[in-house]
Amino acid sequence: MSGAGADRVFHALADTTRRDIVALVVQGEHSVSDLARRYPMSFAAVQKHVAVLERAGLVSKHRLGREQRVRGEVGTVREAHRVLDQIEALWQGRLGRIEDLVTSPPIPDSKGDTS
Amino acid sequence: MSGAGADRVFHALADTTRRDIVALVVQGEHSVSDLARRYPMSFAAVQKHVAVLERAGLVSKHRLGREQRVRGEVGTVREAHRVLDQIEALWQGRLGRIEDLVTSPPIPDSKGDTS
DNA sequence: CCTTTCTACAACCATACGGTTGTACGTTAG
DNA sequence: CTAACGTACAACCGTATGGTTGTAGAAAGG
Repeated sequence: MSGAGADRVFHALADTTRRDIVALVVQGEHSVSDLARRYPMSFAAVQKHVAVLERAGLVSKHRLGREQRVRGEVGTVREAHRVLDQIEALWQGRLGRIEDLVTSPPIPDSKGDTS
Repeated sequence: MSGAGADRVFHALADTTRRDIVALVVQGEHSVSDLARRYPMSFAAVQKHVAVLERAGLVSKHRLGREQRVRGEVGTVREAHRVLDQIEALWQGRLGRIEDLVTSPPIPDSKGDTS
């Protein structure tokens, strides 16, 4: 995940209601109206929040009868995790140079920095 | 950090330019115009991005002569990290402890029993 | 002095966001 | 069939966002 994908994930997480929904549905599935009953806003508003989370890949939906069960996708949470890890890795290597961590450039690149 | 604080941090991270700025300034300080030269937008636009990051606590500024050096605040990155950790912890514990939480799971038997 | 550089901030604009209400459709219950 | 429930989506509204340009001040250099 990078670029627009990370944009979508972090934007989806930048709302207390949406973070709360994710925290709920990673513990177990809930229908959309089940979620809507928990928040002081209209059903359509909660529906939009779920749609934002779904576009970001943080939740998925699947029909069960006339309900739509929402499930949390913890893998996408971990991808956001990884983006923050990269930043922290840059911070740790700020005095020397960037080590061969899980960051994007897998090329050893024998460039000979000070020669 | 919670609520509005987390909102601000995740919103600040929900932009590729801003994440890139954070990745730069955690490695070392940069002046605002130094940053502005790196992106295909106006100085004022970059200035606004830095302001968003500063309000979120992801960077700090301090004057050095006529320049304003921007420094990354990795502690705030770690706080965002922690929010994601909490969500993942909920996911890991989803099967074990369904006992005393406020999750209000639908009672499997006697559906009309709820008073 | 005057000029340049770096910064700050206001005004403006197009678009997106977060919320609302209303309408419509499929599914289950009577 | 009819009614109720769960969902989906469109239209609308106020505000925020991300960008622009322009103006203005403070610090360094000629």
